[in-house]
Amino acid sequence: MTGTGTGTRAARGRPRSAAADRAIVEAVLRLLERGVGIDALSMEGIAREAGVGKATVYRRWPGKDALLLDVMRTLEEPPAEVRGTSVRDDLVEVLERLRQRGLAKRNSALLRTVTSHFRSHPRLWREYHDTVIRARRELLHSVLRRGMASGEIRADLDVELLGDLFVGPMLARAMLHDEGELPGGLAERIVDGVLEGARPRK
Amino acid sequence: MTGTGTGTRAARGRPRSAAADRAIVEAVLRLLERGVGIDALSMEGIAREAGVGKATVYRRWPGKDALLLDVMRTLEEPPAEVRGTSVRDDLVEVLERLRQRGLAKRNSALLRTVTSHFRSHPRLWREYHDTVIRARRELLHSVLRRGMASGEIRADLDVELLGDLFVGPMLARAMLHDEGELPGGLAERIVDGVLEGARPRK
Amino acid sequence: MTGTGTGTRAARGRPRSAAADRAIVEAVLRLLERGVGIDALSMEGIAREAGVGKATVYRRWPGKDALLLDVMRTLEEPPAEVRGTSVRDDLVEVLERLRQRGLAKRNSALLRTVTSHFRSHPRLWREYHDTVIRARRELLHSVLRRGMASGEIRADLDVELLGDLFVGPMLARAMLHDEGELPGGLAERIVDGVLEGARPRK
Amino acid sequence: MTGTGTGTRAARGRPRSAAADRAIVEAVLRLLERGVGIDALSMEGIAREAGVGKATVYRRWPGKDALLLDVMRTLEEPPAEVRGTSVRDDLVEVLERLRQRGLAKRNSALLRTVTSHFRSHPRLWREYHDTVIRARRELLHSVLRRGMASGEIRADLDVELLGDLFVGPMLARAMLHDEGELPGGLAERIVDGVLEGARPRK
DNA sequence: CGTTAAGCGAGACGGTACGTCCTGTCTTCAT
DNA sequence: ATGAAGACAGGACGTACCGTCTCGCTTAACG
Repeated sequence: MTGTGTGTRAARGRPRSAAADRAIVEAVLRLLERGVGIDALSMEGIAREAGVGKATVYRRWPGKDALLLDVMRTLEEPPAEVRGTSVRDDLVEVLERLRQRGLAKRNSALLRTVTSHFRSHPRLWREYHDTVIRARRELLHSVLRRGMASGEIRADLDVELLGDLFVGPMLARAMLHDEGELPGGLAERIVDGVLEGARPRK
Repeated sequence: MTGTGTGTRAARGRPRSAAADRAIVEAVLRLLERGVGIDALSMEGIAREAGVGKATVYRRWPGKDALLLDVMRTLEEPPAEVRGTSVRDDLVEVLERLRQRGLAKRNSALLRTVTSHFRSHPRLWREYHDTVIRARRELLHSVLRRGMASGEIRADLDVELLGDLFVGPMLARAMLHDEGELPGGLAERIVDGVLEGARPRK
Repeated sequence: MTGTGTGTRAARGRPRSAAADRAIVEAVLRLLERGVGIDALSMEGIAREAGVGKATVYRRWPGKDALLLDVMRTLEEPPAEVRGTSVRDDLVEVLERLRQRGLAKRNSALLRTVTSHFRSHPRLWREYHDTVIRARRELLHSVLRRGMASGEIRADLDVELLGDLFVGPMLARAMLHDEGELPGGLAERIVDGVLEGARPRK
Repeated sequence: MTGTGTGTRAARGRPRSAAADRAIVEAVLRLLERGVGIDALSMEGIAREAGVGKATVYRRWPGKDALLLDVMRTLEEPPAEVRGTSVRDDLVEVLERLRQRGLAKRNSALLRTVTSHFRSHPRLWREYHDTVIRARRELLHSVLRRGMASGEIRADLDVELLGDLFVGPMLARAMLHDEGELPGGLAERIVDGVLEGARPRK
């Protein structure tokens, strides 16, 4: 995952410095938080900020994008299992985590900025999608399938479609609108809205 | 809209060449379609491709981002009014347009790429949001309000939230997943899904 | 001769700055005089000292050696004709100039340093030899030929060999020994020594 | 002389490998013969070529120049005594050795290249001068002094000057001109030329 | 005969320079 | 004043060496 690698290397020569590893990742986060902007973020500047030679960075990552990818992955914790009292509560939990993620101190603008950067670079995106997004998707789908089995969720709709019905609105808030658009209670409102439907019942 | 400006300038000396305007915008599109990538796209390269001096580009736009913004706006047509036989059909129409936009020849990857680039640059994003996205949003909201008045749409939900319930799923498809994820009939499926709700009726 | 070139260029675009030309050459001399040493002399450092972008240097010279070559040529004046009262005096004059050159303020160590650097780079040497050294050699040979015609110089020896008999000793002083080995009157002593021969006459 | 040192070291721990010594010196010669050029000759490259760690080189020599100095000294044999039938023959012998040295297989360009490199580095030069050149100079002077005593050489000239009269022309050939300028018989022609003088006798 | 200190190849470390490319400004001549 | 051309100072790119350092061995002399 991180640049130094944890495999069973032959371990000849001086081993890579874990301190340098940390210094570099921290430098990137510090610069991003300082509002440096994704493309004013230079390898040169990162090395300088980390107090590290350029070669030390390039020895670990082939370029800025690979480094950013790794930095982002350190910010994403793997999604823990959810198993509440009802499928409705589980759905709220899943969406609430998404909301928290979009608000967290370090993340807010930073996460949005970098994620968007990935989205505009197909190779980067695939990498990010396959490691981070897919896992969250699977979790949601498992919750939905449970609901379909228990009768809490309509069984006549595609799971994929259902998943997007729940995730999409939260994404729209985070992507299309601006900061401060993710108020508390949003997760409940979305889940209940989608569950009940937009057409009046009876 | 374009760099040349349409105000009441004094117009002394040689007037700006409209041909240069077009050459530059076309050069940008040509390069993007050629898959050049948003940051390999240099002002230097654009001028070269357009057969134009660098100063000629800078005279019209202050930088790459402003130029890109203008280029994108030429690709977006303003949303025409919708007024079908039912609110449900209008909603389908609105979402179908979004889908088409994500598929159109020139646009597909290009539009997604550039849009994502904007999203990771707050100032750019505000600009783009205020001119392009807000208009589409207003259109959707007007349809929803009509539905709430006629009783086709629940009146006890926030219009903003309702809007995101419909737009979000299409966005999720376009943003989170990959090409070829926007099949025909998707608009209907989303609209009907959201209208009916994910919980079984009765 | 200098980097900017004086040919009949098409003269399109902004012309090269003569000030930059001068700034660069002066910077090199300043650094060398400061005792920077031929290989601590970096293009980066030259540009910095000259207050000039690196590209501005590379636009004029392809590398450090070509630049040094040009700098040295600005220090060498073309050898003026000599025509004294006797061939003996002309020979003294030619050697005296060599001695002066090895002493001149800016030159002393500098000239020796750079010349030796050239000598250890075959391509550089050929260039330097063909432009600077050959001219001096021709001058000496013409003096000698005049002497052979007038009977002041033996006609049974090769002109090339004769030339080296006179130049060699001065070179040996300058090359093999150290500073302060080029005292006044040295030219006369060498010329007279070679003219009379090392074997006692009679 | 060589890097390993012969002093009375405490000699604790593993002694330095003589094989490494040789490997390094040979690597330098191999690279130079391969035409690598004095400044493309990197410590990194030398260690690589010698199949040796960089530290092993630095343990023996403080830098490239000290290493080169040692390498050159291994190529120079100390000048043997000369004692021919006449001083004239001894002078020819001394100069002939110089000529041979400038021609020898390994040496030719290599020796010229490295020597010139030394000349452009004052500290290096003093070192080289004091160990290699001074010895040759002393030999020549002793021959000349013998000649002055026997009447074969004028006694009214400075020995230093006389020495340069003989050595200089050979040096001029080797330094100023190019390869192939040191033909057989050159030593005799120089010695006889200087002995007889450039002015016609009688 | 086991300890032990220095040597060894390998290669990471913080730096500096390389030569190229792009940025945004400027200066030239021609329209 | 605008146009194409291109020079300008500045700065990042990714690579290569510098001279130092840390690894896990190996190797011989000493105790």
